[in-house]
Amino acid sequence: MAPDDSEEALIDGLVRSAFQVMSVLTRIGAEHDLSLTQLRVLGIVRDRRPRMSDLAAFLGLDKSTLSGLIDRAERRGLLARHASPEDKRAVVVLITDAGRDLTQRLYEEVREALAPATGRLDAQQRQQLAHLLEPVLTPPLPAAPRPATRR
Amino acid sequence: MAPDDSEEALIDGLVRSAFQVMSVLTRIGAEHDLSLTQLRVLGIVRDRRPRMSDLAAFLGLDKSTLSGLIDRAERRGLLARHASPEDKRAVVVLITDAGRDLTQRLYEEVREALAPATGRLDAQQRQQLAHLLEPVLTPPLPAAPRPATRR
DNA sequence: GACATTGGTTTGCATTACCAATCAAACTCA
DNA sequence: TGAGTTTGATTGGTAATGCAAACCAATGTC
Repeated sequence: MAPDDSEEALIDGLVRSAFQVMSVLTRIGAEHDLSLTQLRVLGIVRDRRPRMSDLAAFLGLDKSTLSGLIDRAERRGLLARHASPEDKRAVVVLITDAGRDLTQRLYEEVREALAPATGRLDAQQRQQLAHLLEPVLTPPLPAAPRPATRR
Repeated sequence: MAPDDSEEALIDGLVRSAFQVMSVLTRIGAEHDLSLTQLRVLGIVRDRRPRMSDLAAFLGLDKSTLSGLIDRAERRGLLARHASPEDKRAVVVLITDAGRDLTQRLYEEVREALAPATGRLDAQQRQQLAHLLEPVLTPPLPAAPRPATRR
């Protein structure tokens, strides 16, 4: 099937904006000694309390990769491991206060860093863009895997 | 300055779509034994012939990082190094036929992988979305890249 | 011509990521 | 119940990525 021009142009735009956003995230992360993945982990764990393997699956990483990742974040006091009460094999990852503070700061920096870009649109266009992006985004999560402990 | 809601929502959408696109690129790259960065290098070198340091600057990478990156791609026959005629210190990176073929295939796979997502919009919406993204994207590197404050 | 600058590579180190192997806990079902 | 399987996580090994510092060669500048 021949891809029509609108698709071609859209994909190009999406890919370029992805690289641009990633570059911002990478830079801001680096300024706080955090990799892109660490950044992402913080963002996820911020309002969830997933088990290691759920987190790995969500990130699309191997469980063993996650072990090291959490190790380092734990050593820095940003995250903590907790034994799951329901399943003694499982380990639950949760964010510490320090981690939450840092994440909050990071979010603000990201917003500021992207402001020049988003600022080139007026409020109505921004709303429209966000609205058009919505359908493109995959279903964020198959619902809450469990109404987990809400903080 | 309080960020208005439209900005908040837009940034969230941009970041999420960035992760989604990256995840596709990473997967497709991995299927061909290419990292995200290698993928990106191929895409850039596809229609350019930059020198090592220009490429490094554009990618936001250290020169030493690029050396290894190009080494591996060269060993696989995807890229080649060429002495610059103007400056005997400089090395120019160029794509091989094999590299071009692979890049072409990758592009098609990316398009197909993203089709389900972009397909949730009709042609008119796609065009509109691409159009709205345009201003958000930074000036896509003119021939003369300014050595911006990028570390 | 001496000296600094620029362009690339090499070396050393930490991180990221995969796979395979391992161990403990939980589940199955005969 | 108990043997065997599956599941959750860690460990160890390897490769790739990335930075920084040291280095060499070509250029540029006075």
